[in-house]
Amino acid sequence: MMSLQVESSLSAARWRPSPSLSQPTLKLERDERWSDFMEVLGLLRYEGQVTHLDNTRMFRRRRLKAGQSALCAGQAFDGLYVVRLGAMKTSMVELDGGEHVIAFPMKGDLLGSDGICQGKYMSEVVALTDCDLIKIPAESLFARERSGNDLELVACWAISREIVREQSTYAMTCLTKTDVRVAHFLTIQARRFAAMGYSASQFILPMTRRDIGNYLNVTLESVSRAFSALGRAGIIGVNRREITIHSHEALLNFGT
Amino acid sequence: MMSLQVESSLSAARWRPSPSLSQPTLKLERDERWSDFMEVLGLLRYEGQVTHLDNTRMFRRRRLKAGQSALCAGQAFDGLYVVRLGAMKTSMVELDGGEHVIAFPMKGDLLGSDGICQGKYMSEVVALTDCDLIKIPAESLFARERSGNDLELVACWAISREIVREQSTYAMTCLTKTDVRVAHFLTIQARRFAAMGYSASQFILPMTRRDIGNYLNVTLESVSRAFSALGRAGIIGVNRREITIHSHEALLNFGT
DNA sequence: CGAACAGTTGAGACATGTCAATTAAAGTGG
DNA sequence: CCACTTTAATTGACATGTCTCAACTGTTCG
Repeated sequence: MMSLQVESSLSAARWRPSPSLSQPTLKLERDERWSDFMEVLGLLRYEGQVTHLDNTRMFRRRRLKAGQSALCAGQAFDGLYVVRLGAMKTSMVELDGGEHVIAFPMKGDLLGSDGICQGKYMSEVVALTDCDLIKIPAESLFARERSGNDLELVACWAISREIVREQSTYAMTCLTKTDVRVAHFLTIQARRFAAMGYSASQFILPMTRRDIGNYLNVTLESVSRAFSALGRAGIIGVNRREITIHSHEALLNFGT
Repeated sequence: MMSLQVESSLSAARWRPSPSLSQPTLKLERDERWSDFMEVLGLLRYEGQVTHLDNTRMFRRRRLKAGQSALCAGQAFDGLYVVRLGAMKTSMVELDGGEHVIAFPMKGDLLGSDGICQGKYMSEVVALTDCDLIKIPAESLFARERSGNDLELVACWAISREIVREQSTYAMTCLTKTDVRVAHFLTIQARRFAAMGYSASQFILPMTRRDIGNYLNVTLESVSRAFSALGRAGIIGVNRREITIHSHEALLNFGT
């Protein structure tokens, strides 16, 4: 499997020492893993058909510990990333220096799509838990010799999905009442956990109340109160970040 | 120019009656115009290089009167649109039936990028003024025979820009005070008018107070009050939808 | 001309922000 | 391993900004 990498167009575009030949002095080098096109498609849950499948092309992975930064605003665009494992936080820095949380990318989500149009990333992405990313290098996407596979197509598809996701979360903020927003937020989270293959009724939120509040445009105290209120109503169980959803139905219809 | 259309790959992909042969009974048919790749790039303000320029390909235009619908949620994806003229409103319909305004596309903006990932448009787009759109058909973007030009690349670039724009407007909603949001909104509008070649200090807003309020997550009354307050402060002049900005500086720094 | 719509302004209710105190958990360093 | 500090979370009391409801005006359109 490693030998495939040597022949791949990726290593042709930017040479780096072959993992199998590298010295064991650098632990990072030895820990490097690779993913193929099929795994990327699976992670993204790409439904479309693939006409030109070049599965000899391998993509480098990148490990992050909780708290580490994955992408920085202003940094030169060097590719898109697919989350293979873990939870992250995407945020933008306002003119006045304040932070605004935009999304909480998790397994199967795309990072860096805001970096294409200006050649630099426009948002900050930090790991909330230990993470594992797959890098799709810019050269693979936009090199002149991008012949013979559908990477670009899939990228367009995935970026479009990002647009939809963002529109939906933005639309969520039109829900006036804090409780309703938080309830909706939990519904979304539950669905995402389900889509990732985890339980939709019990999960650990990877983010703080402050981050949730920032994301929903309310204060962290309001979020806390909303959690407590939903708990008192018997709809969910709350123990710090551990959430148990007793009734998805009631959660969805809360406030209507 | 009309003759080009007959040979174009577009008309090969989906046949329709030639404008020059159509009966004069249908005025719409006679009014059809076409735009080339270069005009699309210019409208989008695409800065990147184009390596495979196929300028024989022509794109059909679409005219809309104020109030007409350009795209509907659920409608099958049939391509992307570039605004050539006019102002529009993009919105999503909530679970509870409420509308949420997402953007106000104007000249040079892209429509329909949320339709790629599920094969159907996810938002409503209506014309606020008379509009002129350029259609980039789905076949041109994703057909197997998408050989020899950079349309896909430019699409990716433009969609990425949509992401950035949306992130920015979403981030704007973190500004707590209504007045500050409205001030920021006006700054953005002024810059957009400037980018389109119009005056940044005097312009007519194409949207209602209700739409602005929905967009900024405040009520229309609050928007009206904010306008009045900014007017009393001498920063802007307000006469219904006609806005005069007396100090861009003060507008930007308002509330800090 | 009347009807419908867009916009402005006011008064009161109420939800949320702000400030503060408390507790629990997690990380830090001797 | 145990203080010690820091951070996250919860809850209360109060202030306030925004929503709601309402009246009124000007504009557009049939």
